[in-house]
Order: sequence, then structure tokens, then C-alpha cells
Amino acid sequence: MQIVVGAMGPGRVALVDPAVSSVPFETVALHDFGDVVRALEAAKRPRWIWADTRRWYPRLLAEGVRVERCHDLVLASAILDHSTMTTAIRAGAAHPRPEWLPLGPAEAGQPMTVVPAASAAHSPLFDLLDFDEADAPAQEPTAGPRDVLGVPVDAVLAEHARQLALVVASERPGALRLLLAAESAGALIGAELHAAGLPWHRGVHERVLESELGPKPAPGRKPARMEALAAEVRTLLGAPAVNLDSQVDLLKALRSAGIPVESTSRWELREHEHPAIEPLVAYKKLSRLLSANAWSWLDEWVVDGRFRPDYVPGGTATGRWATSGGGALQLPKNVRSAVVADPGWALVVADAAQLEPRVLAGLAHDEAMAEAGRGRDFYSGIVGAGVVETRDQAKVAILGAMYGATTGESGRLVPRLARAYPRAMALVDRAAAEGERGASVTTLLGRSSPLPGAEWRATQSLASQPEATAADERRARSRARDWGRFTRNFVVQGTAAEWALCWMAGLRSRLASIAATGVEPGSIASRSGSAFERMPHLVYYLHDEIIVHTPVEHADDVAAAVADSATEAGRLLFGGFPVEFPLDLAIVESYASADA
DNA sequence: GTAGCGCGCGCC
DNA sequence: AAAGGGCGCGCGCTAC
Repeated sequence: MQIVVGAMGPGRVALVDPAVSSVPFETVALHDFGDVVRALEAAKRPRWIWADTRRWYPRLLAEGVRVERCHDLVLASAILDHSTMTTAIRAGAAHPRPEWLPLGPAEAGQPMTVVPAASAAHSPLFDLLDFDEADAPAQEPTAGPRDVLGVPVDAVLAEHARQLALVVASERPGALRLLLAAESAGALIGAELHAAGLPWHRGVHERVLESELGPKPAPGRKPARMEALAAEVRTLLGAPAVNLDSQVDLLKALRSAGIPVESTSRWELREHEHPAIEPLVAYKKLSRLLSANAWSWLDEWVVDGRFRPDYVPGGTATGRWATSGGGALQLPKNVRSAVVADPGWALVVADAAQLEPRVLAGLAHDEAMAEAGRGRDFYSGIVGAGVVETRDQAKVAILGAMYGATTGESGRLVPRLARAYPRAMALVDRAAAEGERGASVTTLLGRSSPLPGAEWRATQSLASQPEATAADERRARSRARDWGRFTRNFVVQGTAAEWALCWMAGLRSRLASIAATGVEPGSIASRSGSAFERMPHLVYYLHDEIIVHTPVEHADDVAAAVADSATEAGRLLFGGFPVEFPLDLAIVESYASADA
């Protein structure tokens, strides 16, 4: 069953069963919405069709209501309206996107926290979806869009119908259906991750900071260890006043000291011999920790023992997620020890080993490459096949093939890989060639790359004019290759993101059944939000890695569910093709213990 | 005072 | 060791 959700008049939500009628079977005040969803979910387990999960679902979760399935129209439109699988039908028939949809993936979704209406007044999407004015005095329903509370249910219905028509008439309806279901499940998961939060032990984090940086400094001061390193660097450079935090200043001081660098980046510094370099690199390391993940980060982001970043499913062009605030996708390894399970709970930590090369093998149907990945370690498999001599060589060669390396050791090794795995190499080369000519490329399930912008096109067309200079042509070639590297990587990274979404979506539903099998009386409740009391739930997601927080008695079942879901994701994407997706999986108390 | 940008670096 | 894809964030700096 499907239930379409939309607005109907100020502060009221309408529910439509499109199989029966376009007339709502129920309308409900916003403050009763959660109870109505709870009851319908229990009775019918429908797929909820709504404009934007990021606007609807957090308020349900806050009331302890979870839903099993949804269709997120904003995310689906971002896929369908750009996919090469729908190009023909979009060109041939009238399928105009409604105005309330945002223009592209970058704008998909709004912040999960409530934005003051004043600062969002310029955004038609925000106005249309803004339920937070529901408590304001009722206004004329016929007034302008600012008075519409949420996308009207009629518009939601119409958009859903438009999207279904695109899927049905597309080149690969089955692939797109799977992608939209996975993307929508991702939207639910993103909201749930925020609601649940990642268990974060402030004391452990503070001990890490103290051991690396020294005691917390007074406001406006630097930690003692950084001050000491800075003094050492200034002395060794013979630049007593240099500000190490200023790139310009530091670059000048380095050159005056006879170190001929073009930048102050770590990898370039390390190429030079000078006594100041070691303490300078150490200073930069600490400086990064201080500004990104130290005491002020803790104060801002960890509340009641939980880190709650805002996840943005579908937030990047390739379909990987983004986050907004807190840097959740960049947590340095050395502070991960602060991720600690609640008493009586455990963390099940899993990441997909060498996900992208395995995805490439599957995408290209490259039997030899899939064979190298059979068993545990993909890179050793490549060495075993005699393609290169060492595991490190295998790694740089593979990364070079997927990222488009042309120089260095990586660039030199790529041809050997191409001889051993011609199908895989041909696939990424073809993707690069498409990008170089300004075309878009598409993932296995149907997400297509954006087209290069006007400036890129202008550069290319300038170079094709008769009066173009050699410099124009060089520039155009270089820009073309840049875009080719993007599309080369896009197909692999994007398809890997699809695998990860399928993995998580499958895991999410398995976790729900584990929870439903019952919890022994007296088990300790988590401090998580009420939607996750006593049930295993996802608390972290990072491209190819997940963490589940679970009552200890369920940990083994959760681990099995994680592994089963990975197997299932591989089958969903690649059918019977024999590519394996092994996991590094651990049941631990602390995230830090999962690295082994 | 703030907006925008380049840099550098954390993660995958 | 080398410099090839995707991101977000904090900083210093410049321009307004």
C-alpha cells in the first residue's frame, strides 16, 4: 500500500491512497500527525510518499514513530530528471518538473534543524515545505506560496505520478526502482542517524586531547605543546616573528630559510631536508586537531553523550552522502576512541574491504578481476595473479586506474593492470572519454553525472576555433582531462554508493526484525531517543562503513545481519556475477578497537 | 563587520 | 612515495 502525504490548508496534513482515489481518506492536524502515522504504520506498513524526508521524518522520530518505507520525491527527482536512462522519455513527452522541486542534487534537502523563516525567505522550497509556521494564526489559503504549509497534497500526488511514468518508460525500470527505493531508505536512515546520535564519551575524548595537545588552554591561548613547537620552528627558521598559521607568512619564512617550496603542504615539506620541518609538521598536525576536533568541537557537537551530525543523503553528485556541520565524515582516527557503547550495549563496526575495485569488477563483468578479489584481500589477489610484485603496488595501481593517474609510480603501473584486467580498464577509460567530450556517464542503477558548466564549454569551443592559440588548446585539453577524471571516478564511486545504500537498507530492515523478536526483561535501555529504546540501530555511516549500536545480547545476530546484508547488496546489483564483498567486522565496546 | 576565496588537511 | 576522484571545515586574507 502507498500513502501520499501532503498539505491541505493551514496546519493540516492530508493522506491519500492513490490506489483508491485522489481524494484524501483522512486529514489531520499537524500535531496529531505522528499518532496517525504510528497507527497506519502498524496496521498497513505502507510506503509513505512525501516531498522531502528531511522535513517530515524528524518530527515523527521525535515522537518515537519509525516508518519502514518511503518514497522521497525530492531525492527521486534529482535522480530521474538527470538520468540518461530517462533522457528519451523526458525529451519526447511533457514531463515538466514542478517549481517546488529544488534544481539539483546540491540543493536536495533542507537543514534538519529549524531555520528561522527570515533567513530562508528567499527559498521557495523552504516556504512550501515550512510547517513551522503552522502554529501561526491561520491565513487565507488562497494567498501566495508563503502561506502554503507544505507542498499541497495534490501537487505531491501529481509529482509521484510523473516520477512513476518516467521510471516505467525508462531504459531500465528495474534498476531505477531499486535505486529510488535505496535512496529513499537512505533518507530515512539519515534522519534516524541524527535522531539516535553516535554514542560519544566526553572523558575519553578529553584524555586524547590532553595527551596530544596538553592541558586545555585558557581562552584565546594555544595549548602549551603547540607554543613550544612554534617557538622551536621560529628559532630553526631564523624567523622570530613568523605566524605559523598564516600560509603567506610561513611560505616567505621557509623560502628565506633556504627551503624552496611552492606551498606549505605537508607532502611538499617532507620532500626537503631541514631541521625546522619535523617540528613544523608536528605543529600543523596539532593545529588541525585543535581547530577541528578539540574542546570547542566537543562543546558544540556532543550533547548528552551523543554526537548528532546532520547527514545529507544524496548530498554529492556521485550519490555519496554529505554532512552539514560537525565534520562527521572526517572524524580523525585518533579521536574515534571516544565512540563508546552504552553500558550493556555493544558496537558492531563493519566496513566493506576494497569496495570500489570490487564494484568495478562487477560493473565491467571482469571475471579475472573478480577472481583476484575472491577471499579476503583484493590487493594480495592481484599480486597472486602475478600482475604486480607487491601489495602496495597493487593498491596504487588500482587507485591510479580508478582516479586516472598518469604520472608517478601509479601511472607507470596502470598499464600492467590494463593488460591483466582489460574489461575493467576499458570501462573506466570509456567513462573518462565520455567526460572529456562533455557527455555524462551513468552508474549501474541510473544516477548520471552532471554536465560540465558553461565555462568548461567555452574553453573547449574556443580551442576549436581556427584562431585558437597553442595555449588555448593546451588549456582545453587539460580541462577536458580534468573532467574525464571526474567521470572516470564517478561511475565507480557512484555505483559503490549504490551498493552501500542497498547494504544499509537491507541491514535496517533486518535490525527491525531483530528488535521485534523481543528483548529480555530487565535489559538496560539505551539513552538514545525513544524511537530506538532497546533496539539495535545504525549510529554511523561513512561511505563504506557502518556502526550499529545494539544491546549486547543481540550483537551476534546484528553481526550476522550486517554480513547477510552485504551479500544481498552484491546480488541486488550484480546478480549472479561472482564478485564478493567481504567485510571487516568486529563487535566492540569502542570504535578504536575495530581498526585491527 | 562580513562575504567569498584559497589553502591545507581530515576522511573515504 | 606521489599528486589522480569525492567531500566539509577552519583559518587567514582580501575586498567591500
